[in-house]
Amino acid sequence: MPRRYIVHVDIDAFFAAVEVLLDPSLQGKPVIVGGLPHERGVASTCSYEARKFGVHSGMPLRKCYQLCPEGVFVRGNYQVYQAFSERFFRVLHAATPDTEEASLDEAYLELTRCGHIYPSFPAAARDIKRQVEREIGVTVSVGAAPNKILAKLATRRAKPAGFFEIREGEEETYLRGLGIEALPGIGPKAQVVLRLMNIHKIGELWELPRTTLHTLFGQGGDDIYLQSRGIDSRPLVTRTLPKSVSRETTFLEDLWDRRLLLAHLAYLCDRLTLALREDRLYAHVIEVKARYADFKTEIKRRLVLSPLQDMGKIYKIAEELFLELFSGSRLALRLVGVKVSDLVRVRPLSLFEPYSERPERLGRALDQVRDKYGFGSVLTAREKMLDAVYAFEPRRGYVLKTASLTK
DNA sequence: TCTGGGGTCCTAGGACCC
DNA sequence: TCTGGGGTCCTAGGACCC
Repeated sequence: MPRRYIVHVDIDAFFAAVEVLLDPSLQGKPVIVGGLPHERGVASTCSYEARKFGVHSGMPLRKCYQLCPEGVFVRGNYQVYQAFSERFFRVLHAATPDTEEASLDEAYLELTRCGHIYPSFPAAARDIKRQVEREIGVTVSVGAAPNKILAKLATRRAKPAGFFEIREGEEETYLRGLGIEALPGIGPKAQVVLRLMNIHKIGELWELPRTTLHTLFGQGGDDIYLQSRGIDSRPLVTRTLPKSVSRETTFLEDLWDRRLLLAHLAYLCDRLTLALREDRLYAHVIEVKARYADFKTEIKRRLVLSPLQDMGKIYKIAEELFLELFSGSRLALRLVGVKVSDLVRVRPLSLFEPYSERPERLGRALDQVRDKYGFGSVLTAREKMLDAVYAFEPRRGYVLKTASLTK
């Protein structure tokens, strides 16, 4: 088996970097993307200047503002970031076909098979880094190693804007002193458990038998056992169809009015089915999520034998599920969400419903009108009820009284 | 300082079948 | 009247990642 050479590429502070490109006057300023200071929500990205104030992604916006009142707060625009992401991947795909799109701003490249093109892999990795930076206009950090987990950890060391390589045989030296939180898969909950056991460094994890980790964390424990030793044989996953699609909203203020909640549910189903049509997908499972004022979250799921894409049918089921949840509640809702999964691409066949293309053609016609005149140009009667309370922004949807940065 | 949105994967318990 | 064990499907919920 040939030695693998994996390169991990990650755009530095992606959303914030795009905002600076769009508005060069933001250069050098603390930029916080995710919402306005008073809104419910968290920072999704912040520039390195903002990080100096202690701000980081995932931090509630109100706290970001306390730490960094001079920060520039922007809601962000998902479509714009997506467009930059597509350009980013075009550059990478040109470098090697063995590319995994790990997220909007992150990718793995495997150069193992490209020895005849690239005489030196480290030189090739640095070259790819320069190409991305020149063509996209943002800085990236690049890590290289014999597998994915080590390449990702190398990128962490390379940040910001650097290149770092972990060579074969150096794994142990590099891993030993790292904090456990550096290992992907060890989140807040697992950290608490491990720190109670007085384990703070990856090297200290090596003392634990695999069975112990399995007992504590199940399958995830086995992954921790191997990855903490730098062992990772996962292949790259080249692009596949999505496994689920979801849309959800946290309201600016908790909501109790049933008609308004159902109107918002319809709006979410509308946006969700738009995404289904784009990928020509049908769903076997419909799920509704409710988060109450006390932050407790409940979901209801339903399996349908004949997969659905049509907005009206999916909304009907979502409404039933929602009412099952909400009817028994004494609390207002802070969030409502819809999700579909078990997605298939075949046209659904049913013995009982007459075959008809009508809903699909209606959906496509709807998409065409909206492409031209904006999402709000066509709305169902139910969605229209939202106008009573929410201001509608063309091309963005009902954003004013809800959290931002939605698809 | 109350805690986003969009995903993936895993687990546990009950129903049901053989 | 009391009782097995394994396998699979379904629902609910949770950890984690970016």
